[in-house]
Amino acid sequence: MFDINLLRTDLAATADWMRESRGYAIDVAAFEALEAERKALQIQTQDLQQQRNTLSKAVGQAKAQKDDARAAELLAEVAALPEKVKANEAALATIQEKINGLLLTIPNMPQRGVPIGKDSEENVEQRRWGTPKAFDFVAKDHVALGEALQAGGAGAQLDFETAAKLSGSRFVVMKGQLARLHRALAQFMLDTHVSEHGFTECYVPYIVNADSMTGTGQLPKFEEDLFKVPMAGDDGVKNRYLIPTSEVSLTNFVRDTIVDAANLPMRLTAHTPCFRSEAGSAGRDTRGMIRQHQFDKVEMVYISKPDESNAMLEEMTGFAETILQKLGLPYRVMLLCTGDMGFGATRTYDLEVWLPAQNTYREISSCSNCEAFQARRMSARFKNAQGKNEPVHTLNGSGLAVGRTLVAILENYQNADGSISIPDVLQPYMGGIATLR
RNA sequence: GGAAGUGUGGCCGAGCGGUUUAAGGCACCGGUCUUGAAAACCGGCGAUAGCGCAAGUUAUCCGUGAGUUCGAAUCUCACCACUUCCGCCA
Repeated sequence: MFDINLLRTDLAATADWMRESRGYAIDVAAFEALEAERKALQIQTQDLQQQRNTLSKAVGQAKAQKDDARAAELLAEVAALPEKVKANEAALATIQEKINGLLLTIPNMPQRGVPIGKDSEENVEQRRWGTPKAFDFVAKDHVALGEALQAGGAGAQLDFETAAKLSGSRFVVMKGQLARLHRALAQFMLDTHVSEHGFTECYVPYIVNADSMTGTGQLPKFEEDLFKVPMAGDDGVKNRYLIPTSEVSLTNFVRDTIVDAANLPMRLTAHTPCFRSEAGSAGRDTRGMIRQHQFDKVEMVYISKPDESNAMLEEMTGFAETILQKLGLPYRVMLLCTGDMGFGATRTYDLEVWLPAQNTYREISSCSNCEAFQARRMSARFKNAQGKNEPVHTLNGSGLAVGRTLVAILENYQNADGSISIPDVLQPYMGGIATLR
C-alpha cells in the first residue's frame, strides 16, 4: 500500500517522482478532493458520535437515580441523533473505501538510485559469473533434447503433447530421469538454503484467500493473472486463488501481527508449484517450458527491519547466485530500471542464466525489496527501538525457478550425442548417476 | 456432512443492556529498598485513525458482518475459526 502520509504531506513532489520514475500518474486532484471530503466528514461524524454517547450516558445516569422525567427529556433530545450518525458513518465509510481503493492501485515508489528507464532494455548489468561453454557442435534447445530422451516404454522424458491432451497449452509432463532431475533440483535448492543460508523451511497452502492476495499486491489490480478457485459455500463472493508464487503464502505469515523484533530478520523458504494464467502473454515463449501455467519454484522471503532491508536484498541475491554457482551455470545480475520493476518493488535484481540455444541470458530469479509496501497492506509490524509499532520491510526472491533451472541444465550440460551430464552437486540426489540419456 | 461447545488486550481470565473509562492476575517498563540481584512495595503499561504548534483531545475496536436499542463485550441473525464426539476419507 502506498504511504498515505506521503500524499498528505508531500503530494506534489511524490506525484512528480512517480511520474518521472514509473511513468505513473497519481490523480492529484482526485486525491485532494477525497481527502478534503474525508476530513470534513470524519470531524462531523465523530462530533455526532460524541453527542450521542454523552446523552446516552446521561440517560443511564438519570435512570439509575430513578429520575424518569429527566430521562424522558434526554431521550427526546437524542431521538434524532442515531439516524444522523448512521448516515454520516455510511458516507465516511464510502469515502474511506474510495481512498483505500486508490491507495491499493498505486505501485510502490522506486528507491532513489534505481536507474530510470522504460523497459528491460534499460536495466543495468551489475556483474557476470561463469563463461558460456563453447560447443563444438550445434547446441540444441531443451525441447529437442528432452523429447529425444526416452523413459522406457513411457515415451519421451519431456512430453508437451500429453500435457496438452491432459490440460491444454503451457503445461508439461516429465517422466523418468528428467522428472527425477526436476525433483533433485528443488531438493538441492531447498537443502542449500536451509543448511547453509539459515532459512526456515516451510510447507504452505497453494490456495489462499483474497486478503492474502491483497496483502502481497496481486489484488485488486492483477486478478486476471490469477487462477480463481470457487470454494463450495463461498457463494461466489469469497473466491480463493492458486498462488502465483509462494511469496504470497510466506509473506502473509506476518499479516495482522506484531513481530517480535528479536526474530528479525526472518528468513523463510518453501518449494511450491506456482500457477499463472499468463493473461496477456499469448505468443510469448510458446515453445518449451520457459513460460508455463504451472511451474515449481523455491522461494526466499525475508521479514526485516527497515534499516537493514537493503543489506538483506544483497544477501538474498547472493544466496540465489550461490545456487547457480554450485550448479555451474553462467549468469549475469541485472539491476532493474524503474519501468521494468514489479508493482510492489522499490529495488529489484534479476538473475539471468545463460541459455546456449537462445544464445542469450534469460531471467531465472528476481529478488526485490518491497520495503513497507506489503507490510502496510498486511498490517505487519514490529516494535521499534522507541517502542512504537512500525511496519516491517518485506523482501522476496526466487532461489530459483525450478523449471527454468532444468532448462538451463539441459542446454548447458548437453553433449554431442544428446545426453546430458549431471552437475556434481546433483548427483547424490540422482542416485549417483552422472549422465542423463 | 451431523451434534455439542468455545472465541475478551502480548498471555491467562472476569464481565451477559447504562459510573466498563473492559475487573483481577501474569509478562513488560520506571522507581523505592539493596553492595548487587531477587522478593516486597509504589507507579506506568493496548491498537487504529482523526483534530491540534503543543499540552492534549475525539472516535472506533471484545472472532467477522448485519440487526435491535437513546445506549451493545452483553440481546438477535448470518458467517468464520478452533475444540470434542459421530460419520466419511488420502
